[in-house]
Amino acid sequence: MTKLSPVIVWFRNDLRLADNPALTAAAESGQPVLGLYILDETPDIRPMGPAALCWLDKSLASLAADLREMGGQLAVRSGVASFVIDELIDRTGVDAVYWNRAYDPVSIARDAKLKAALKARGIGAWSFNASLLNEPWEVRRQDGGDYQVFTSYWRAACSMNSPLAPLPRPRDVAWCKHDLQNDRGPFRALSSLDSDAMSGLDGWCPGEAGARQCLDEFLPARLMGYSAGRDDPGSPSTSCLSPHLHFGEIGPRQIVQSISIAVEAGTVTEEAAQGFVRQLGWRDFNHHILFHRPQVLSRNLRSNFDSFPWRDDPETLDAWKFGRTGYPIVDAGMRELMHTGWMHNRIRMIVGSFLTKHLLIDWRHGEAWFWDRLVDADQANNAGNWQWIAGTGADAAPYFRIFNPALQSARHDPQGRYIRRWVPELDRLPAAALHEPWKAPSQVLAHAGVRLGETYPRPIVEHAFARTRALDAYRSLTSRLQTHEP
DNA sequence: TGAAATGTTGGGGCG
DNA sequence: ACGCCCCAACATTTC
Repeated sequence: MTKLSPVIVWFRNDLRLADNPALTAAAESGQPVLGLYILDETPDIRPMGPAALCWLDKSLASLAADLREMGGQLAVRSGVASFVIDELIDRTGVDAVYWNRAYDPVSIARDAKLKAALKARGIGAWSFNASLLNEPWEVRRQDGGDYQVFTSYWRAACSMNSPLAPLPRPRDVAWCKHDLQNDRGPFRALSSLDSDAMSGLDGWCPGEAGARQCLDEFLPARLMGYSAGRDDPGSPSTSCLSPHLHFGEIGPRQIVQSISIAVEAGTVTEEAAQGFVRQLGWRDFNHHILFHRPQVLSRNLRSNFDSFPWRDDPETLDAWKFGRTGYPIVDAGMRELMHTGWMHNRIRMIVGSFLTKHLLIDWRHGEAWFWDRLVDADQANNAGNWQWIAGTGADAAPYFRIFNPALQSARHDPQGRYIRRWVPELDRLPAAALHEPWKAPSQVLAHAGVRLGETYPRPIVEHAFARTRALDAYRSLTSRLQTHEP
């Protein structure tokens, strides 16, 4: 009897065993399964930031432990993905590779090339959808075009057949035994990072079990309060699933199923369920955009913004990055990002609006900083959301929607719970003075131990001035365009 | 998934 | 009683 050749399950951003179509298909082949993760050094792959790398390290440890428990192993390698896979094939006699799809252009090109090369050698190459409710090419307009407006996209997606039920964790996998040394080179650099950047992960639990726990803690009570509370950054009102979703420790189909079960049990209303699933819809929509318009990563989707007069101002950019703008709500958000690798979504909108409109700094600088610092950094969501807030996206907020940071602050953080947490030097200010400390009477500031310009910065730019400047810039842009019209 | 400016309305104070 | 003004409250428009 001939020995069965092993197959590779190439884990990417699908670091889970349940609802993992590639793993299930590999298991059903009956061949010995070799789990593999590659820290990919393919040219043009965008390197992960330290927080995301740290998360990945922990998530891989969790996945490896889960695999060991089932009798399997996870090989972690670094290098150019196709070289790593070729070498494993040569060494172990693998005759098929299974993976779940990615949707960014560099990954698509890498995977397409690899698939063609494998097939040319008579080696199986099979890819699946693990991370989206619908594939980007499945949601099409009547005329075959791709949607650019979320509401019509989501209406179409909802009218389609509901996504397949999530797959169970496969049983009876024939695991491949090997003695492959793990190559964790890129992770070694993590130990040299300052501990402050990494301590932010304290409250998180990377890995499939942590993701499930995160969802279980959200359902049903917090989901019921989600639509009312999701804009309150001072309370744990959001799901905090974003990094788990990014790394695929849980899939959107699993989340939808859990919510449906809660609806049937009567612990969650239909309305609340739809509101949350709609947010998953935005995630799908961003991937849809990325697939059909990969230029979203680096270019304005509205090309008339290509001549927008962005300001080149490194010092101001730094003040934004490190939370020294003098606007407490903005600084609180940027410091939360620095310290935890995460930021509340409402605050992401506020700081994004502030960077692009008050400071007139190109959204790509904000996108790059978020990519570097966010633990949930995701190409599709990051670029899509930055283009949305900058007004340069296809279905973006109109440019003239300029957030007033003080109003947003007073509306969404009225007691200043969020600000006090992240801008402790303002902690002793009364709520009334917290949103615009520069307007507070001097004795109020003195009593709270605040000396503007010393213990806390004065506003880096004045709101009314900045608003007018941004609108002028926008007007100059549109009028310039008009001159090109017939 | 705005904010500010501008317009409208209607109640109440007052001559 | 009446007209006038003020202005809050709300609605609409504009950026």
